[in-house]
Amino acid sequence: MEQSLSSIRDTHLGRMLLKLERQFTRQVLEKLASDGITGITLRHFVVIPYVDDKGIRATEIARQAGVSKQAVSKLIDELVDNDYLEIKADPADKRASLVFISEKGREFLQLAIAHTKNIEKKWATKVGEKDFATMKLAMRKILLNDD
Amino acid sequence: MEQSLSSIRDTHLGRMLLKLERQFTRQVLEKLASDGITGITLRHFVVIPYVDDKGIRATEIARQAGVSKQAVSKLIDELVDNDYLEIKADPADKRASLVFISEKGREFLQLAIAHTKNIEKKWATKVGEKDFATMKLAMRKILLNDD
DNA sequence: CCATATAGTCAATATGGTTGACTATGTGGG
DNA sequence: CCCACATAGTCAACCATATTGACTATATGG
Repeated sequence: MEQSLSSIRDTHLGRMLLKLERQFTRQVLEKLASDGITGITLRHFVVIPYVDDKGIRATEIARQAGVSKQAVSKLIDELVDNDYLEIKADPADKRASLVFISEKGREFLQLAIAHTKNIEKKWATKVGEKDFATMKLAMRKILLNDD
Repeated sequence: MEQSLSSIRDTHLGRMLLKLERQFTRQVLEKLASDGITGITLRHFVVIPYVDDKGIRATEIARQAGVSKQAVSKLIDELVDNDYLEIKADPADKRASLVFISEKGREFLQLAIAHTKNIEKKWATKVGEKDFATMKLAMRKILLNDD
C-alpha cells in the first residue's frame, strides 16, 4: 500500500500534467507581467487562438473551444476592454458581431509566443532536445485521437 | 500572423498540457463512476497521496501539497464523510488530528490505480511504449528541477 | 508562566465557469 | 407573405473550488 501511495504521489500522470500546466502558465504570465502586459491571463487563450483576420463570431469560438458562449462573451469583453481585440458588427447578420485582433493584440501575441518558446527551450534543455520533441509529439498524438 | 495564431492553437504546450490533464481526469472519473464510486473527484488526489499508515496531519498535507489548510480540511471532511479516510486524535498533540486511510479507501485506491494504469496503457499504445516512457520521464525531469 | 507559535475551523471573498431566461434577428415551408 | 422555429448574444442566478482573515484551543521555549 505504501508502494501504491508513493507511486501515485510521484508519477501519477494526471498530477504531473496538472503541475506542468500550472508551472508553464505561471512562468508565461510572469514574463508577460514583466513586459508590463496587464489585464490578460492565460485563460484568455481559450479565445485568442480562434481569432483570425477574417473575423469570427463569439458563438463560433464557443462551439470550437467547447465552452459556453457566456464564458466566451466575458473573455471577449475583457480583451476588448484592454484593447487586445476589436469587435465589428457582422454585415451579414444583425444579431452577430465579428471579433478581430487589434494592433495591440498583435504585439501582445508576439511577446506571448516568444515567451512560450523560451520556456519550451528551457525545458528542452533540461531533458534534451530530442526527448522534448518526442514528448511534444506524443502529446499531440494522444490529443489527436483520444475518446 | 495566421501562422502564429494557428501554431498557438495546435501545438501550444500549455494548452496541450491542460487538455491532456482534463482528458485524463475525465476518463479516470468515468471509470470510477462506472464502478459505483461516488462522492469523490480527482481534486481529492491533492490529499490522498499524502496519507500513509502512520497517519498525517492536515496541516502537513497542506504544506507539502502547496495548498491552504482550509482547502485540505474541506477535502478531508468530504473524504471522511464518504468513509474513504478516518481521522483520529493525535495522542501527541491535542490540537491536531491524524488522517488515515480506511478499508474502503484502500479498495477505492486499488481501483483508481488500476484505471490510471489502464488509461496510461491505452495512451502508450497510441504513441508507442518507448515514446510514452520517454514522455513521462521528460515530464518528471522537468518537474524535478524547474523554478 | 507568559509570549508566541501552531492545528484546525468558520466566514467572507475571489475566480471562473455553468445553466436558464430573455431579446433581437434570421430563415424555411405552407 | 408570415409564422414557427432556430440562432447570436446578454443578463442573472448559481455552482465549484480555492483563497485570505479572524478566531479558538493547545503547545512550548525562554
